[in-house]
Amino acid sequence: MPYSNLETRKFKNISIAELAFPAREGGYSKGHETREQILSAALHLLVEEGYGALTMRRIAAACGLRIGNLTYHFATREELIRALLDALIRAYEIEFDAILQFTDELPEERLAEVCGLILEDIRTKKTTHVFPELWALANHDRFVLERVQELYTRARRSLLDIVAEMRPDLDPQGRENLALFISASMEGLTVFAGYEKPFEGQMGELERIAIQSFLQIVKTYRRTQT
Amino acid sequence: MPYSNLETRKFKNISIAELAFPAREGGYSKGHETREQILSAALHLLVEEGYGALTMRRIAAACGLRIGNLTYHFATREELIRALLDALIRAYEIEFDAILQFTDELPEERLAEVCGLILEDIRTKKTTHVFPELWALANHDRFVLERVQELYTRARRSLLDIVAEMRPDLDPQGRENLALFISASMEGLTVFAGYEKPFEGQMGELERIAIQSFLQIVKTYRRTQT
DNA sequence: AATAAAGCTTGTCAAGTGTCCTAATTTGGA
DNA sequence: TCCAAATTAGGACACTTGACAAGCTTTATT
Repeated sequence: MPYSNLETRKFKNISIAELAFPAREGGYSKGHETREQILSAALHLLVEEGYGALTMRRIAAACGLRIGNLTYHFATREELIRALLDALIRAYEIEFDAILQFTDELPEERLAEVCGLILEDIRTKKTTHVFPELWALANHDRFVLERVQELYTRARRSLLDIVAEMRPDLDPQGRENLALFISASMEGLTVFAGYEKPFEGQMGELERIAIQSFLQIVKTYRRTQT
Repeated sequence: MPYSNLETRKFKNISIAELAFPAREGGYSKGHETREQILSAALHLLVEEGYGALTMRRIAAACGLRIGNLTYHFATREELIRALLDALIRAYEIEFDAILQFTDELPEERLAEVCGLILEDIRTKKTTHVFPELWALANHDRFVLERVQELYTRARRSLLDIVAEMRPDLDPQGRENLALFISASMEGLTVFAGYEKPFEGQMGELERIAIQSFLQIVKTYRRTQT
């Protein structure tokens, strides 16, 4: 059990843990606690003020630490930020893995539920603020790019299962692309109907449009031979 | 004519000008030239290295200028960045306004063309790299948020016209949301199938999926009364 | 109580940041 | 040609940044 410390977890009403901290090993418990407080403070800073606010001093101040102490736990800023992004992304991965456990008989219902959860998550301040930062970072940092794409691979897993069940006739590449399109469609709504965005209030109808649209395209899509 | 200096413009094969510089007024022509070179260098830096690389010194170095000269043209960094983002966004707005001129008889064909152009643009390095930065900035800078949303309002305009023609029975709010969903869906693909992204090579099939899906949902969507 | 490891404080360092100021140089019209 | 305005150069300022080192305090274990 490499990772632990998740907070709550309710079936079909999943609340994402803020961060999934790596398993504690070695050192005193006090050290681990401050280590986790550092990452929590850094996440808070990232969400509230953006990536540019993630300086060693601001992170230290945000959790009442001296800079020297901060560099004791994370020798470099790079190391700290990697740990932060890893714990952050891992928390999402755990959520998506939980979604895989859905057991509705009809794939149509599962699709609606999965999309409902994702679109609900998109409206949270954390997700609305963090993911654009990740996308921007991914453009110039291979580590972030691979880590984010790994996350999305897991996120597509449940969509892929549903598509496969609904369309056993379709070849794997076509199914992959259908799941990818559905996932990307929802991610795109972040910028428009996410937390405090202009169309936040329209998310209800947008969700109906999205789900209806996704069901249709999955049912009817015919791959054209290239 | 407040803005000028666009480069090329071919009907239905639109290439976006890098930046749409504000009209020159007052001062020598040399001053305007360096001003534009500064913004071009800043854009290049933004695309190649991200927002974090936009420091006064790096921008100055990128166009062979001394910092003193840079601050003569743009007294503050804030002022420079605002000018950059404005010229950048304005270039996109000009493109979207041009799309409005499409005159195909069938709205279905216009939809396919508009989406084709947008998805083509998404695959460029500039768009793939710049927009995530804008989305991230918009979360903590009201100026950027409003400017970006203003851009998207124009981008949706052509989609809205098409939807209105295809669905005169639908109420305005429903049409707005359909256009919004279509626009957001395509934006979401940036992260997955944009420039040098993992599924860049799948953009062809993704485009077919998207257009087929958009046509279906526009044709069949029934707004549920709330 | 002793002790070694872990945790933390304090101070310092060079490098980088935005901004400002003064003096030189260039420009374009009179 | 000349000159005032526009532009450029160069340097300086106060401040922040990440990183480091030497010493002090706390912790857990024997």
